[in-house]
Amino acid sequence: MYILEVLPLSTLPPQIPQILSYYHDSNLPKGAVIEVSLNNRSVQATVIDSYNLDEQKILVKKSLFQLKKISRVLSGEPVIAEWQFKIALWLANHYVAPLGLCMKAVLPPFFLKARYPTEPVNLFINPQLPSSPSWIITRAQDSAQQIKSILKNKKSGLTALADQILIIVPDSSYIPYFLSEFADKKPSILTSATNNKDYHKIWGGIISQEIKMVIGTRQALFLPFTNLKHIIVIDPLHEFYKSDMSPKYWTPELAEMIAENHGAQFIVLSPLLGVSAYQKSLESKIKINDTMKPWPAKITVIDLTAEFKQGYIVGALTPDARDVMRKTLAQGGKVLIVSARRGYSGILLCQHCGFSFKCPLCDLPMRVHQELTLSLLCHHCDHTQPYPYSCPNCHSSQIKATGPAGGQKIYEELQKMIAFGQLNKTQILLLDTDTTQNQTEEDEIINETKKQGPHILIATQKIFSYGYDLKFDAIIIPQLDALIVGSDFQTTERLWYHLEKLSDFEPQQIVAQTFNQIDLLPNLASHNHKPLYELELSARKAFWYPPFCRIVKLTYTHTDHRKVIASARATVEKLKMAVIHIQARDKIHPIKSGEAGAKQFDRVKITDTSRLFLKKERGRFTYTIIIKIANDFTPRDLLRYVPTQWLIDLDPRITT
DNA sequence: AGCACGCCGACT
DNA sequence: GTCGGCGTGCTC
Repeated sequence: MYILEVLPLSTLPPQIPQILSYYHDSNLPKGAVIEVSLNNRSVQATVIDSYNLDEQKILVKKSLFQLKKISRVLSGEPVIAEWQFKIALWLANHYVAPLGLCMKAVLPPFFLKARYPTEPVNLFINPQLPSSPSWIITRAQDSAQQIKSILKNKKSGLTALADQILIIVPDSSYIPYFLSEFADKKPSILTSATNNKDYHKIWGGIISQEIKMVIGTRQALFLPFTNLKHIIVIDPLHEFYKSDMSPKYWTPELAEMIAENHGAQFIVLSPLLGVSAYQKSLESKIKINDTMKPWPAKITVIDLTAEFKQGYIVGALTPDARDVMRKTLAQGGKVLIVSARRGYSGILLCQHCGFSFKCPLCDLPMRVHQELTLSLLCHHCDHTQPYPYSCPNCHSSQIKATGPAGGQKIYEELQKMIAFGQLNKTQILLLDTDTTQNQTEEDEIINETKKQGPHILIATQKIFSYGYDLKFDAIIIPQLDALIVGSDFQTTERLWYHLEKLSDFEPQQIVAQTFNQIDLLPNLASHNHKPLYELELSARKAFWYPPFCRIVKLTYTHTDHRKVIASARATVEKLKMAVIHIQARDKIHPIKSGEAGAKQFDRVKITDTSRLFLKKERGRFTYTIIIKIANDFTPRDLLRYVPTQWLIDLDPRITT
């Protein structure tokens, strides 16, 4: 009789032990796959370790559980390799996610499918120390050129022929550009859309080293490269790099870890260095090659506050913006107008009593949309209701839409300008999720835009995916401040990032209308980021934000708001007690902060319970607890005290 | 996460 | 009398 230490390939709450023991009459190697009964359900599991029962009698006697026998053996030979275990373990620890789920994320989708036999691949993990990560700051359209020059420089004699290269992109819209630029390398493409048959073929080609280059989205990181020399991550600040499923990993971070495993060089191509990377460069942890030149564009920043005071505002566009638009069109140019949000305009207010129309399910302001008739739409849950003719609170008929204009509103404003002879008749295109329900419609608009001007495209942030092959002569941003959603410590950085991406369109002119970012653009345009980074870093240090700590977001959702509040209170109290215990047990002391004032503070900061963190969405209530954890504190130590119904998200994208 | 057990309301 | 609602709790 043997005892097998087994990892079920299913979701177990990350708070409980992930490795369980079962009986079996023979020994099985690590990486073998079996089926076990877990809490009355049948799940696949992989063997981690095994003991001969006769030699380990004492151990079993101490066990608190009645061990079960395994149900059956699916593969007696190891089919999961050491490197796969290593990555799964890293994911589970780093993001406090279920280990079994991490294992599944690492395994290919055809794993254990009879049609696609998986041979055990034990990779030779390159022990050589990779050189430190290098960041290349570059425009999107120069990316391929930058990569080519790296590959040329690194070619080292005979071995170079067998070298494998992996290029990771945020989503498939980036692929055509790289595919055509590297056609000579015959790259394989791997995305979430790749079917099992093609996936299996690529898997085999990677092992046999027939495939030299892979261009893919994040799952391509789990391919069994046998001679990987470069991992190149494109546009590392892109939000799509945050995995939406558990384990909620940050792709560039995982890519760096995998590059280290392979002894491959880790290279990042980005239009912006970003605050965290800037901090790393100060610590000499990364190398930077900044190829950016100052923006060639003429930049006009319009202070909306002043314009409003002078009463110049008629619609979304100021007279200066209209001028630039007219002149560009007259010269046959293309104009891009970046609208902050889809739909007609902002929120709906009663002019008489101030009542605002909110979504009954989410408690967020409804947005005005125009289809055949005016209607109200919740941008959070898509709940719609007819446009009201009177205020439900005071029955006044004086209701008015306010807030930043959406794409539809701007479209109407331009039509009016044409009608009044203020603008020559021009083609006006509108790109947002309301007008383009599917990819084909979106492609049609993009293809129209690729043609020669003059025309105007009104687009939401969606347009950023097309930085590789679209050009505009002028860009108008009706409200810069509204370009970023949510607000957290990364807001400022995201704004810089979006502006850098706008300059990928190589405009000769940029007009930005703003309420409170008046000084920002000239600094960005001259490409003088250093003072911006220094300022941002000192703010993050003072208020203890990443990269000086890690952030954990805990959420709990329920239909009963009293329940949510009660659970939140209990959880916060429990966690605060746990912090005290852990610090006492490990004899670690609260941080003596040189920067954040004279007083000491704990290695962990937990938000106090407050109604502010209770949100209504889709008719359910969600409570959010934000925890800040010192970089040298193990998150799992604390997060095991989180009740299992709560969701754990490490390094969340938006914290409020 | 699943999937049990368990204790209260409306039904053949 | 049961069928079934989802609240609570556990997983070798």
